[in-house]
Amino acid sequence: MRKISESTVRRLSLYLRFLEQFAAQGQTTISSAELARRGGTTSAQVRKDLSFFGSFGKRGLGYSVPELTARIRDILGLRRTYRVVLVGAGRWNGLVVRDIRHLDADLAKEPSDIAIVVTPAESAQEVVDRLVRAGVKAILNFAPVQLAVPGDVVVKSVNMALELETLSFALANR
Amino acid sequence: MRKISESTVRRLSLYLRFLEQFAAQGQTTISSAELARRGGTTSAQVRKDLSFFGSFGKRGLGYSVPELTARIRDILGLRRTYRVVLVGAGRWNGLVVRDIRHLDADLAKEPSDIAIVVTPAESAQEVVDRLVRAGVKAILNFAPVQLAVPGDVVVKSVNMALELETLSFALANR
DNA sequence: TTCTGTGAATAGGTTCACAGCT
DNA sequence: AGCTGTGAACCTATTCACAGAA
Repeated sequence: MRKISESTVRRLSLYLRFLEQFAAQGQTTISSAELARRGGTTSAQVRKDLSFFGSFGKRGLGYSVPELTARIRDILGLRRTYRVVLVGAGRWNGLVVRDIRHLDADLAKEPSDIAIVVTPAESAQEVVDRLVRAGVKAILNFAPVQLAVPGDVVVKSVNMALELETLSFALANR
Repeated sequence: MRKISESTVRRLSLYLRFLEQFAAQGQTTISSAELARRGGTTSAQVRKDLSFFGSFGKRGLGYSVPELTARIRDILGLRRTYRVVLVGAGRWNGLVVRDIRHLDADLAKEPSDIAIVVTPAESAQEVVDRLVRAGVKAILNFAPVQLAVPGDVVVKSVNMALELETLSFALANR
């Protein structure tokens, strides 16, 4: 497949959110213009994003909400379920919390596809090494460190300090 | 000032992180190439990012770590401190936790520049309305909703579902 | 000689505008 | 008539490449 930009993928994910809301309201079709308004973008952008993956609409009518939902879920790889392990958070509602010492054994018993890392900075890399060794292929990292991983592992980092600093820049430059 | 791109600002924030680490190791000068290696970008990119704001380096030598640190802190508006209010999180270590009912009174007593919103989706917009009314000018939003705010208020949203879906896309398209 | 600063070239992403289905 | 799908035009960001300061 042609190289898809990060921003296109993020927007598809957004459109999916909106489609679910439109579906909940019983709306059965939707135009690129409506999706664009909702997402703060342009109708051409919506159509272009979708066009990388096929032609899902009907000219003169728009898109079928359930069909487009299914298509985007498909594109994003959301037809399957993922096994996700969350490392570093305290007790969460309804979740089983296991001691970090059991991590390797736990992963051996129940392999995970995706890990969410919320540990302190100091321990993040060590935890990630263990996760990678246990076969985790995607990591959502909230620890404020640059992680090193093998080439076949995807890392997305969310760094609160960095987000706050972009806000600071925006405040300082108005 | 010339329009600065979001990605440039994010990278500056990253460089700052690295500079702090280099300083902690007692390194006094740094080249664009070293910063680039650390940040997974190119030396030309580093120099271009900085060049929007001035010429901070010495040809043949590189950048003074403390000076560049100070310059970037300056650019990002980090010389001042910000008053930050965090809404929606439970008890945090060492933080005073106040009931949401006191929010308006609390903000009247201690105005905030920046708010971090970690409420459930349902209450986020209402909370944000109150924050904006109380003079908050920047919001870091972790609630999974599109927020409406006046034009002079900056919002940055971090949406975990969206991040996970971009990971899903990456896993599905290897 | 080394490494910055920066115009120029290239690549990438967005918007335009219109042909073509329904 | 209405709205999609998509090349072409445009705009923005990145990379190249080199002159020039230390």
